[in-house]
Amino acid sequence: YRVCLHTFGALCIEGKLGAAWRLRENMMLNGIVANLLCHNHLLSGLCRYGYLDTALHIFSSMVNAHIRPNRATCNILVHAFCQKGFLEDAWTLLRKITNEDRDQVPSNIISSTIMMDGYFKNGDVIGAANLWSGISQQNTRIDAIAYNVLIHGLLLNGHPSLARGSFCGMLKAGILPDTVTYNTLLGGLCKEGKFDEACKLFAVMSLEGISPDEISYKVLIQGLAIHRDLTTATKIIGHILTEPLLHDPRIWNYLIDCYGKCGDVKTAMALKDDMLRFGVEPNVFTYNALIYTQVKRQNLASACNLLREMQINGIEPDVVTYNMLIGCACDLNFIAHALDFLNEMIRKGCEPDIITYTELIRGLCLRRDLASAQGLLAKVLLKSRLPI
RNA sequence: AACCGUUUCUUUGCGC
Repeated sequence: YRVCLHTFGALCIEGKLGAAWRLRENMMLNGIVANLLCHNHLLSGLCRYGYLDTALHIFSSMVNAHIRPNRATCNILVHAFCQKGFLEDAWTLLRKITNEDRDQVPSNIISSTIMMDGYFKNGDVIGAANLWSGISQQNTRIDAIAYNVLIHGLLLNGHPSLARGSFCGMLKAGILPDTVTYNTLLGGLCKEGKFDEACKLFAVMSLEGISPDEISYKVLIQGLAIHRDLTTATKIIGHILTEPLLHDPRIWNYLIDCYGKCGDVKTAMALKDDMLRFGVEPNVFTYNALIYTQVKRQNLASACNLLREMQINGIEPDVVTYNMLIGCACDLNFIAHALDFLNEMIRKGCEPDIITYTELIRGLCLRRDLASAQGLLAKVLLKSRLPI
């Protein structure tokens, strides 16, 4: 029995919902009653992967099975509603389960935090602020997460000074900021381009005994990249040799893309070799970012060289790769080449998408072959069954 | 008691 429940929970957390579902049916057949904890695991798994409707269905079946939802059940569903932007539904559900009055601030800090986050992410700062003042007037203890949500929400909606004020409020209230708090503030500073202050905050973190995690570095690197200070961003990479982040190709890909878009193709290419040196394998994203630098210069030949190189290294081009190549061929008025690429991708089982066809139609229009362009458009519309 | 809330995430056309 215990094993069953435990396994069930684990499957839900891992997102193996199909397996969890079968186990559930098996359990029911064998008369093993899934308890509340089980249901909560299932609901949170379903919600995490976007199956809110199914979750609601299960939820109503719980009532029939005389399993009383608890606060966690409620919060899981409220959270899912908020994520979809259905704040009203979230409130309704919350009040239904908890029997709390309308216009009353939830008595539970997690529920309140979820709702406040929902307001902020929907851009409703007033709604969030009202809720916050309600929370502050309660006797419930406000925890670090609630403050983190507040700070992040204010930053997200363009109120950095209010966010800083809330951080001070947090300190005054004796709540210790954690890594998430600092990362949130770092992100805000980076967005504003205040890198000196960001560095100071880094120092404060270490003074307080809170060590930066990989998100801290990612925030900093991406912030620098957005503000075109790629040199510093690349230097930071050198400082995090021991971090797991270094082995994440995405951060490398991101930098390669940034360098490429800044026009520094050389460094972009060199970074690909650097990542290899650090034992990080370039992937299709890496090559696509590099190919982009070439197609932007209408250098189809070297784009094709990169294509060959990636294939030699066992990386198969994807729809993005082909779209770029097709676009480049079209720019150069090499419509035959473009169609070759189209055939090649189809042959390889790579499904063309709306961008593929847009590029081709653009290419045909460029050479004033409007008849073919219209013909292709008609084909696409037919294929996608879109109304004309 | 356990289960629930917060920070960052890579590549292509056009439009906004």
